[in-house]
Amino acid sequence: MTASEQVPGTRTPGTHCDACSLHGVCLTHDLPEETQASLDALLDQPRPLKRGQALVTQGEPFDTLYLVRSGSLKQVARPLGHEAEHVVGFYLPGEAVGLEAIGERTCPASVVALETAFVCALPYARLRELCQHNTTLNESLLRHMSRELRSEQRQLCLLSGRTAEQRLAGFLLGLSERFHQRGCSRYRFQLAMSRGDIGSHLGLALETVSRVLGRFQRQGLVQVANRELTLLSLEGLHAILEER
Amino acid sequence: MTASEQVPGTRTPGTHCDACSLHGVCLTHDLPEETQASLDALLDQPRPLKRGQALVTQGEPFDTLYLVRSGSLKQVARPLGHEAEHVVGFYLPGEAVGLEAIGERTCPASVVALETAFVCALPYARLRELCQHNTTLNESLLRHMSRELRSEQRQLCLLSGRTAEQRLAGFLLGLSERFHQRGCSRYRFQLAMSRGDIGSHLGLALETVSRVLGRFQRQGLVQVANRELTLLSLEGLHAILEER
DNA sequence: CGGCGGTTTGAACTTACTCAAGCTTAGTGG
DNA sequence: CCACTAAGCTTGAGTAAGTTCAAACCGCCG
Repeated sequence: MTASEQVPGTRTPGTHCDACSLHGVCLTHDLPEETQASLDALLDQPRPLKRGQALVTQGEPFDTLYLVRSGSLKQVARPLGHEAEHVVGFYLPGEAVGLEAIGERTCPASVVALETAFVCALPYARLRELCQHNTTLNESLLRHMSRELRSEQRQLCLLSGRTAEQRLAGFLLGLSERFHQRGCSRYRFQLAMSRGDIGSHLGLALETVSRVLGRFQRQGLVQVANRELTLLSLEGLHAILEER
Repeated sequence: MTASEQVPGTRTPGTHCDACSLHGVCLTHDLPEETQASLDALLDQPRPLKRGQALVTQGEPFDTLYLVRSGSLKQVARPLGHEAEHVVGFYLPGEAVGLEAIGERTCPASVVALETAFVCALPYARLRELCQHNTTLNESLLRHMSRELRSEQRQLCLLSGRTAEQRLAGFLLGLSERFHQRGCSRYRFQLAMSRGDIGSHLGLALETVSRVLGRFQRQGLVQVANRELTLLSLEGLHAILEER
């Protein structure tokens, strides 16, 4: 089962936001009907991406935000003068791609599909126009960005001075929570990203990710079969996260 | 010399934004005159903080943003069930405190003065009202948040899979750049924060911070005397940052 | 069936941590 | 003004956690 199957309802041409299964988590959440309609008009038919295909490329000028409709993506940065890539984060359905590019009008990192995915394009200039006449949408955008900021800060805490076990526990619990918000199971989901991606994101070697996952499994905390993950004890994982 | 002396011009009662030396870097940058005036009216006399005093406390409800007028502060989070604190980041003059609290309407971390500091309070509800009639201010706020997001991501890259030397080099170069933008020297400035604060922020033990600073000094990259830092070779530090 | 990407596992090594002691600085009170 | 104290910083020695390198394994796709 892929993530795109878990979050059913690929947006078919002409379908509107309010028919979208992501309604609750998307930027389009909770807007007055009128705004909804204007936003709908903005969104073209969702754009399909194949596994490994880039949605945005590091360094290119920014002009449009994307809302993930189905599938998942990773944000990958190549710090100046470095050949090694760093996975900044992952995008799940309902999440907005490109918020960090608004300020400088250029994309600081590439965004690549981890599997077949669909995204709705949201031209930024037009979004801004809409925001001008629309307090609710504007507020929604601001809050979205603020929450994003907050979750980056959480990620910083997770990376700083935590053991490999704590990082991985935190990562899995975070994913679990995000899937849950999207109406998927909190306990069982697919890891669309490789061990290497996870390692890069958590500042760990891919071997360490593999070893810790194995340890968690031996301790009865999780069940891993290839990319399918089952969380057997959320409490156990929380305990690890909060250790010391 | 303290940072507050380096950025002169504490806002005296009745003074306006356009007379503030931080004009170029502040949220108030580049606004039409009319907006400037409305914003001015919003900002009370700056609030003074003593070293160690909390501006906001983790968990308290959010209702106002703050603009740092002089001095510096640190953002400190205590992750759930952890006694150890984590320094999320530092605020310099011209920077906005509280952006990450807008979304959830509650403050995820405390903000504490590192030295005597002055901040301008900006009630969020009134700022929002202003934004409604004011495209430029609104846009400015969005871009501010976006840049913040971007710099958090940079910080993530710095923490992930980098050596102690690279983290510290990156941190010092980042500070240098920020001071420079504020019209201070790019090469010499005060570290208002302790080694422990730096360590916590970079995910290093304070002893490691001390050792690496010593190593940098022996290599002729920096000159450290207590909290006064002189960068002798920006190129050298960049080289370390980009190693491997 | 063969190959390839991704994953697991093992062994040696390196980095940064912990613990501990001594030192410097700034701040306080006599 | 100096002495005393507490906080912060430096330095050293031993240790632990995670990395690197290497080899074997698995599952998927042509």
